[in-house]
Amino acid sequence: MTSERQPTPGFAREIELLWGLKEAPRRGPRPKLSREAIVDTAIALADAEGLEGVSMQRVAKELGYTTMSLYRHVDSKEDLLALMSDAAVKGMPVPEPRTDGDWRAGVEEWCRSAITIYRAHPWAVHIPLSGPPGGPYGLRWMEAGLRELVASGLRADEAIQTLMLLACTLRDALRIENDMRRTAAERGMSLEESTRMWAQSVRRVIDPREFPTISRVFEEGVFEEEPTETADPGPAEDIDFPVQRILDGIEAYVRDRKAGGDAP
Amino acid sequence: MTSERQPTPGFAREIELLWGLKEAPRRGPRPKLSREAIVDTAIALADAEGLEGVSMQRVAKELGYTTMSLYRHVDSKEDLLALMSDAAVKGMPVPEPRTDGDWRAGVEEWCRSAITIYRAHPWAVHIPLSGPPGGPYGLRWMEAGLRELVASGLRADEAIQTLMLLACTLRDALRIENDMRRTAAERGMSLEESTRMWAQSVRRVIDPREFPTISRVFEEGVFEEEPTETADPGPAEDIDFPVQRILDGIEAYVRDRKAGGDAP
DNA sequence: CTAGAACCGTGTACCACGCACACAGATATA
DNA sequence: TATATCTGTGTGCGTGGTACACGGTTCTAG
Repeated sequence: MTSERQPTPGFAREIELLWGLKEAPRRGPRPKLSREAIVDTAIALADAEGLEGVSMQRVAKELGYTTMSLYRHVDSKEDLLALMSDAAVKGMPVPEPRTDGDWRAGVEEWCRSAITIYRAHPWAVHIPLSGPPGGPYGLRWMEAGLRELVASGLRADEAIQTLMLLACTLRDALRIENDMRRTAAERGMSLEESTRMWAQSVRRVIDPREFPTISRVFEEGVFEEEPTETADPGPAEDIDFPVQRILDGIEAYVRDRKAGGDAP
Repeated sequence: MTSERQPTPGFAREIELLWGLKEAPRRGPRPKLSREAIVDTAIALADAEGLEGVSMQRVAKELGYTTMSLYRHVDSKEDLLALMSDAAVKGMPVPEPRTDGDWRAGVEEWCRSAITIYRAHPWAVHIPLSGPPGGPYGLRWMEAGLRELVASGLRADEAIQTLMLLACTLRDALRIENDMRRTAAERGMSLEESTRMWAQSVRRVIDPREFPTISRVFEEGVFEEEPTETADPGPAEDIDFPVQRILDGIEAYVRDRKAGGDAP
């Protein structure tokens, strides 16, 4: 068997990528560049200028290397983004296992942690999830959340689905908030101003007979609220409601199942 | 007041875009191309080849025009995508208002409708939502869902948040399913095969001491299931669980509020 | 009726990006 | 020491979005 570099028969090469599972080269010059350095500067760039600031040329320039040198350590830009995604949750403060049995508080704490790192790396929510995490840091993150959810009484597969639901919800909410804030800033207004303008435009354009419910909602003055919040970024205004409803749902679900029998 | 074409002072130019609010030109040759034709062929292209098949050059070629001619009718590709997003939900079969008071059934029907059009236009879930819909079709869609949610007893703003939560959840689930199915197909396997391979790779790589919960989950043989479903695409396998939990949560929430007082 | 304003679609070009490929120098194995 | 193997470089291709100036067309004002 001559060691031919097979491109990983398909067996989840993603895992191989994220865990850095390559046999180290035996010959040739010692590499000055490293995959880690590339990912780090890419992340620094994204933190500073957003995802659209991350191009292969830009990352290379930042490092003082040629564009093509990156491809020695990373197969494609897609791979780089995957590595960035995993590394983004590296600094996540993983909650300790709880001693009281309060799984709900545990999940809430997990959500707050997630929000914290996503606020530290806003670009991360713009890289769409494509399944459960596979990298070392992503799995650590998953482990922490899964622990609490399993404690709630969910079955394993249900816990995973719920975790994905929570993760997607957090990410969507943060992404939308980011987007809206950014486009508002482009027009030189605050988020609240922009929202109010948007609401007025919609209101002018819709026919109350065709859109009775929406009209009524506008009548009630949603979107007109003053920023009653104390802090600017707040802990998690619009994120709290959906998360709480999901947790309500889980709570009701496990309670009902415990009460009733477990028929097929 | 000379009619200077102001670029819409910022007042939600998105609405103006989506509703086609431009005063018709009074001079010049009759346009042969139309915004509608552009959007239609772009959608046809996306249906056939996915979003990455949609480039300005490609759309123009399909129509038999020059690339730049499109920019007479559409300000940018971003705008084209926004128009496509709105038009995608055009064919949505909007459920009739219910006569029984079963709001939960109403919301479920709304979700099924959404899934139907998203399956008809898989690319649509890859254009990220950036807030509540603003176009005529999107608002029609919103109206239908909002009607049922308001009937449940939610406040107006809560209903909107819930609707966004549901929409995001449906879209995320469908997008992830699409993505996973596509990457599996690229490696020449079915979705189930690919998932199993992935699970095996992860399992090989993680330390049970560091990832006790995940290890246990793998031990239980999640990801190993045979496709016990009857139909191939099924109505909504992985989508049903999260949606039901959310609805459980709403139900519990409105019930609890009705029971307790409404203290601040 | 005619001049010019307003508008349509075209042609040309620019720039950014991802990446293929061949190469020169470095290095460890045989 | 010869040689296979590896590292970073340079060059260049193809594709994508879009700015800009232009010739031709149509409506309106004088």
